[in-house]
Amino acid sequence: MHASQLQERLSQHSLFADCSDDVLADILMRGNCCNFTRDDIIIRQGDPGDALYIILSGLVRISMVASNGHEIILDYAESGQVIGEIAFFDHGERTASAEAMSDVTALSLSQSAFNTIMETHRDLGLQLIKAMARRLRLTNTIVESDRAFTSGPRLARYLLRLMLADGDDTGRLKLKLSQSELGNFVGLSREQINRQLSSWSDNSIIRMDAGYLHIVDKQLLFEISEAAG
Amino acid sequence: MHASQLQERLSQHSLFADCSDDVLADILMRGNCCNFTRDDIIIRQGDPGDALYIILSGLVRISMVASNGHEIILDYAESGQVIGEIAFFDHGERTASAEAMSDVTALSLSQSAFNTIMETHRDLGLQLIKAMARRLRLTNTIVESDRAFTSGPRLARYLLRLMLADGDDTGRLKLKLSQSELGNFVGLSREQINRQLSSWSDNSIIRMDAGYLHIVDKQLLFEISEAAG
DNA sequence: TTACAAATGTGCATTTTGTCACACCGATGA
DNA sequence: TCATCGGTGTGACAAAATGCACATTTGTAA
Repeated sequence: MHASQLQERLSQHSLFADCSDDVLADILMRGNCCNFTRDDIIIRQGDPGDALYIILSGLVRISMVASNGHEIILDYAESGQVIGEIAFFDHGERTASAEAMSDVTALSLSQSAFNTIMETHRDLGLQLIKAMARRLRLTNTIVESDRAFTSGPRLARYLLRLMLADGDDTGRLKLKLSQSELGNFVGLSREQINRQLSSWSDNSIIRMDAGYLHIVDKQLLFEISEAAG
Repeated sequence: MHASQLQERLSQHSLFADCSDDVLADILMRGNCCNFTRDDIIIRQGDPGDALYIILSGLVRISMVASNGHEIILDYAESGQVIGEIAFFDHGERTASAEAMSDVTALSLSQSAFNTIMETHRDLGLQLIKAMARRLRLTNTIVESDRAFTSGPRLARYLLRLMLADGDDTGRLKLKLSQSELGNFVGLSREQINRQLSSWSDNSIIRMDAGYLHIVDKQLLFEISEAAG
């Protein structure tokens, strides 16, 4: 992929939208373009956080294994998102793993590359702070969903989150997820997911087709997601 | 309180420890010193995020009310911590409320004050990013605790978190929390908290005294917190 | 001191969710 | 073609946590 294409791709995303061309060019120059294929581990939980990644294309699953072995899927990241910031910035261990769910191209930045970029392009710092504030806002709503809502509304919330992140206007989720995986994402057992989805499918709130999930009645799903349960 | 005292207080904390005296002086000059008394609302969930607060003394409860009315206590913040960053930086609504649990002094920074500080003191940006990375790491462990562990280990984890944040070497928590409040913090019912604490009290893992909680056997509590449940 | 409110202790029924078991389906490959 | 494997559908049961009821204790203010 040529630098100009990469640059164009970078500039499409909120974090970098406001950056001037020379900033983008600088990021590209100092960053390292990496390619991954399905199931590659981009970041491994527990490792030191040497690098920051900017996803240029493809889908990445962010997951962690709790100290008792329980697997938790925290997020799905796609083109334009920055991953690996936590350990990169606070110099601790990687809190989670990042795994390629498709072919993935990413730009990796080393600490020194990042530092020089920050030194020459001062406004990037504020952009990053803003991005991390948004991330914190998201994790707050995750805690809210997990704590305050029972299984039905909770699943609804996670489906809507997926739709906002990657659904097209038809309501079809780009992500192809097994019910087990959805369970690990939402924090419910596979069986619970199955029963809930079946029920909603019967009521034409969602539709399941060739392994993909379609949200048919977004409004109703939203109402469920706000239910008192 | 005199500026010199404030400056001394500020400089004790990690976020500002590396700042030179003139940076601290600048923050103090441009910030607005606020005083609150018990039960005052410092930040109200849903409001616009005009200001950032740096706590100089006292204890603050960070809590939110989910859209179904369920109350969640996210954190307890004390001297040196920055609160209100999320809405301040991403220009959205306040995600949570902050309430004074004691007399509180805080420094509030307006957007414009913050911007001028950032312009003159460039390295502060990186410090802030690091602080926010740590915050993200914490919320990840919250999700981990909530998702992967049953009530016993979960409560143990939250107690240890409280101890690390504010316990002295005797294991006595500075925080005086009712069991209902602990329930809202940990995400369990008041009754469940009571039963668990009673059981641990019987086994001399903790001790309850005049409304304060003492962690007697920190090691054992840690082992419980890592249990498979 | 008394009276009242808030917090705590505890049993029990109910609800919710997880776990186990097994049938089924469809893709894939020997 | 058949065997296998991952994913799905579903019932029965067990485990966990909640919610309710009510007694008791503690703290606080008149």
